[in-house]
Amino acid sequence: MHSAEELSKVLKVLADPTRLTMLKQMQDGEQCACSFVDCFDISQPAISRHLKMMRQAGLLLERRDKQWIHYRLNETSPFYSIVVELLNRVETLEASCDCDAECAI
Amino acid sequence: MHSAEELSKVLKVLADPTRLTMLKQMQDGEQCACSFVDCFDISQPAISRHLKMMRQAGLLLERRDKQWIHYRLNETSPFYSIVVELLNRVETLEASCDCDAECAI
DNA sequence: AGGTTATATAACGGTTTTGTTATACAATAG
DNA sequence: CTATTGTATAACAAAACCGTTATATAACCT
Repeated sequence: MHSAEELSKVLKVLADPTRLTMLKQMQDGEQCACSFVDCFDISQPAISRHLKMMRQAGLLLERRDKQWIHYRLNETSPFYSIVVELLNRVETLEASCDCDAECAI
Repeated sequence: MHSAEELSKVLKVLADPTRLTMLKQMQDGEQCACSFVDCFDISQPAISRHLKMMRQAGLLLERRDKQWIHYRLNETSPFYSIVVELLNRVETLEASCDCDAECAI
């Protein structure tokens, strides 16, 4: 149970097609930040800020591996179940762009 | 099943504490527009625009009764189940401000 | 150390959001 | 018809959003 204030803050984070798509990809498992840079037609700093926003909302966890940072859904977030419910209603992506193997921007 | 674009548009509409609270009130049944004006500390035009936004997103239906317009959740919206799932996670309001009896702004 | 790769931050600009006040429109009431 | 009540729209301002480019930081590799 959340206040309208709390929930609306999280919904604002979710209410963006790029972030929704990023989250959807993370439903399949951890994603390297660089894979998002590959997937979307926006700059690396834009990707970085989307990730920061989701991290600050508590929706993401990160794991550093050498120079790469891998992001995954935070299953312990009080909003995790909402995120999953919403993502389950989002169509899967046409192009799967997984560059975790090489991670070369 | 929706595209990330579609869903994010609806989430933008839901991602506001005033609108979430208005929707929550409509879960208890039809609400006169004037009751919202009473309930919230924002101007009547602001309320009107919130209602318009939700109407345009297909989330609301309206019924005119004399000079009063009553709004209710559109149960046939493709997003209705999402709305309900989200509203069920929103705390019920402390003050119930139902002014349907008199409707005097 | 010096170069390369991955990520984050800063500074800026255009667009969107959300409120305001003033005004218009619609329906009722006298 | 005129006044009142309920609702919507117009015009504006402050703040937030989301992109950009330039730059900084962090880690790796020779």
